[in-house]
Amino acid sequence: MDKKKDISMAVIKRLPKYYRHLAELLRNDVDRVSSKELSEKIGFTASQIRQDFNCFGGFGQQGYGYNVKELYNEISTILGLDKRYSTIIIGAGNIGQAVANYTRFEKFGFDLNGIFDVNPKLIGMKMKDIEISDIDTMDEFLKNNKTDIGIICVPHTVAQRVADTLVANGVKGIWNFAPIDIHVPENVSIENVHLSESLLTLVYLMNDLDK
Amino acid sequence: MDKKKDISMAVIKRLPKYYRHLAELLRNDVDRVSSKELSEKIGFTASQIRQDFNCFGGFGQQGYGYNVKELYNEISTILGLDKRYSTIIIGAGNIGQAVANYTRFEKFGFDLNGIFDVNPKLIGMKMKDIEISDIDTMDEFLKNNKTDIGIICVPHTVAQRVADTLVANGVKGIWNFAPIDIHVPENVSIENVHLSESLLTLVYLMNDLDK
DNA sequence: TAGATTGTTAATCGATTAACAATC
DNA sequence: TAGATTGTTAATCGATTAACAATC
Repeated sequence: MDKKKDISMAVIKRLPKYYRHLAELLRNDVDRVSSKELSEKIGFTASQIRQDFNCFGGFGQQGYGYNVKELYNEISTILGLDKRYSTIIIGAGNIGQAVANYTRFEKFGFDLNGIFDVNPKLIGMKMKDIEISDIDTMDEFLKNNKTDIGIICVPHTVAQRVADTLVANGVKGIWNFAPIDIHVPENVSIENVHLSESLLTLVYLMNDLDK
Repeated sequence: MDKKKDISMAVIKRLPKYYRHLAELLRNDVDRVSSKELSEKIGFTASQIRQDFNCFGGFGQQGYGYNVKELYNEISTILGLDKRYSTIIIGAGNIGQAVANYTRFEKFGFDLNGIFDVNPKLIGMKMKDIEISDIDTMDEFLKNNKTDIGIICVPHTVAQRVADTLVANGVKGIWNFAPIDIHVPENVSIENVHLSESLLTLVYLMNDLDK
């Protein structure tokens, strides 16, 4: 595990893509794959693919390539998908609802154990068999239920405050959908989904092509 | 405009962040800002910020810094936010609904003009004053209504087919929420929001910190 | 004018690609 | 064995950072 020291963010961001494509190969009953074949499928160079895998130790075999099942399992473990994660959603608005209903996550091993909101109209309602609770009860919930990941779907004005509460209660991962840069201590991980930044990038690219 | 030639993707991806932070300064009635101040606020180095802005021509003034209003307008234009864009959503499930209700986009100048789905239960219902139409009518809709951006919120199995139809009807930008790599011609821009890849990155980072 | 800060060039750093020996 | 393909080192490319002259 010490090998895993300073993997660059560029490599890390490619891992889920490998995982997805390997899962597809596996579904199609493909046994082996070479870096060249993967390259054609994913769009990274074969050289880069081999470099990436070698950050974590060699999974391949000269003259043969990679065993799909084995490589899939390795990457699965590297990503941490051999464990389950308890999650809560804070903010039961549009995005919170969409995330709650995104069944794909259950398959990865994520358990949704709580949903919180301030809106009295939403509190008490059920989503995915989980009752939406008053956000004022979140602190107590966290003290009684070990929670790995907090999914922030509240307006940007309160997002940092929510994050602070999560961190104070030992949550170690924050998946942030609020359009703001949230600050957390070094021992907490954060991943942002900034939808508007994504859309603005698209618009720039569209206009750039017109030139 | 020729200056805008080969801006690297790294720079492009930072533009929306500049835009957001400048909008905030503007709201707070800040007149001027130096690259050093911006650096402390955004988290990029002052040097990088100056390099980035100089890709598009110098907007600053030695000894003074940058005029916030002016810089904001420049970046707004660079991003293409001086125009309006007509959009449609394909797939009125969880994510499609969330996007449709994400009011932030209207403010940027995006008009939602159509929503399409295959589900007979959804067809005819209204979201944001827009009736959900049968996806079979999309082709005709596109022929009669100039559409800039297609927002793909359908399952991954049909995403490429939807994209093909969009492209065939002159749509020049695709915002893809389906967990798949969509292929489009060179004159079409695509921006992916791969939620599961984002979540898997988060999990990797969480486990990495445990080491 | 003196101080501040940009615009821009040069230096450094990191990531990607190419090449090839090792070896299955 | 011969052919294929990895693992790994070296070369290249690109992006970030540092430095400083220009100038407001």
